[in-house]
Amino acid sequence: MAAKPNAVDKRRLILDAAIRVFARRGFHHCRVSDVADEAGVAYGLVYHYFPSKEEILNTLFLERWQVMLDAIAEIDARQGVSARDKLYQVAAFIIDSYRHDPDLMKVIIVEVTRAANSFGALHLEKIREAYERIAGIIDDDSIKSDVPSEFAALFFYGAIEQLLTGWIFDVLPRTDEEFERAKDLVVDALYGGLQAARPGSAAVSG
Amino acid sequence: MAAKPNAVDKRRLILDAAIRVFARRGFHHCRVSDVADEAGVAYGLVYHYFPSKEEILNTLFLERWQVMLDAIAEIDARQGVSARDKLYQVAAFIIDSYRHDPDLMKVIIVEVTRAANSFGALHLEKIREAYERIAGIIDDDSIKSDVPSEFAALFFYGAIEQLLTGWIFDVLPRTDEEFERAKDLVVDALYGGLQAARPGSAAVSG
DNA sequence: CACTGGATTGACTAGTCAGTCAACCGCTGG
DNA sequence: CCAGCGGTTGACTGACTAGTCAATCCAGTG
Repeated sequence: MAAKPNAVDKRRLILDAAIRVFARRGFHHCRVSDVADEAGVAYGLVYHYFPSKEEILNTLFLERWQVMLDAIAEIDARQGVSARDKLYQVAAFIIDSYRHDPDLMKVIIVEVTRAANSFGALHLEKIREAYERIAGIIDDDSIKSDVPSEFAALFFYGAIEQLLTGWIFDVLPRTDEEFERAKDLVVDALYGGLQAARPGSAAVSG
Repeated sequence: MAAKPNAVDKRRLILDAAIRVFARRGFHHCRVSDVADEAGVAYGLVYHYFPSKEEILNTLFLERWQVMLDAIAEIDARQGVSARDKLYQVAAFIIDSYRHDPDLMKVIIVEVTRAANSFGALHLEKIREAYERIAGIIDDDSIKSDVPSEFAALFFYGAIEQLLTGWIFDVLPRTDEEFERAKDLVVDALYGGLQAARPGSAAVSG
């Protein structure tokens, strides 16, 4: 009531409705009218704010992806933090993004990041930028390994995306403890690896 | 001419054509007539052999996925081979599958494995089976780690799928050396981790 | 040769859905 | 009180395509 109580941002309303609908039925299996209905808005209004159905998805992706890129850059810029801790923070950011808005992350991963024949190809540069920023964090590390940072970044991001996929597909439990555990494990796996338990260091091999 | 030279298996012809068309344009962006044209066959014949467009994709996926599950089981059954070497062999099998038939693997990954809203959900059990078999290999290992085998399997498979995605998206070079290198790196990353170079073992931390 | 039945053809149907557009609504300023 | 205008409406169109089906072909058989 403070000011213009009914001045709802319809554009935002449509975007938020699209997140839910795209997550529920998939971009290809839903109709624009589903989005309009979900937003409680007339069909035509969708086209007042967006030139096409595809552009809704592009907007959702670019909006959120930029937030993530900025977050990674900000984490990387922190002083006196080890690369390992920075990677933990990146993992935490992405996993918390999923926890906070699972529908949006589902849409981004399923419909964009992994859609090689449609939106994935369109946003290749943006997606690649994430890899590069992660590789940058790993590069700053004083510890050098056999695994080049570019591959380590690929594996790191791949592992996180696979975790999210596990939650999306309901293969992993979506509990707070599991989210927290996953943050640790994904970094543990990349650093400690399977070679030995964390405290000790004895390497056994066949 | 030896025997029935013109007795081409049209069903197979259609499946192979579908692989190429689905890979090129994506399942949702291609028409059944594209598949028929690619196979050099009349439109209606596709429906003589398959009840629907979706069933063509299901057939392709199930065919190939079973081959992979069998291969993993066979690798796991080998005697006197360390878990690490078995994982290398699994990675090699999947990567060589991609090298041998990139179109088919692209279709399986892009249209099934990662398609949470359509075929992925349909084949969840089969996909999960792959995780479980990989986890089984890791479980047999005498070395125990902080990272539970179920997560290690997720990360391992996720890393491989991310590699394939890199090749599919043209983010990684598709050379023989790169394929071989990737096989080593994905296992190195899971075992050695980033903690130290392979020969030595000194662990440094911040 | 006549006949049978599976393989093959492609025009057609039935339905879907992205995107358009002409009209309407309600505010603001003259 | 009206004119102008951006926001809003939803019926409609145009294009597309999965799936059907009646007709045709042809290999094998008696």
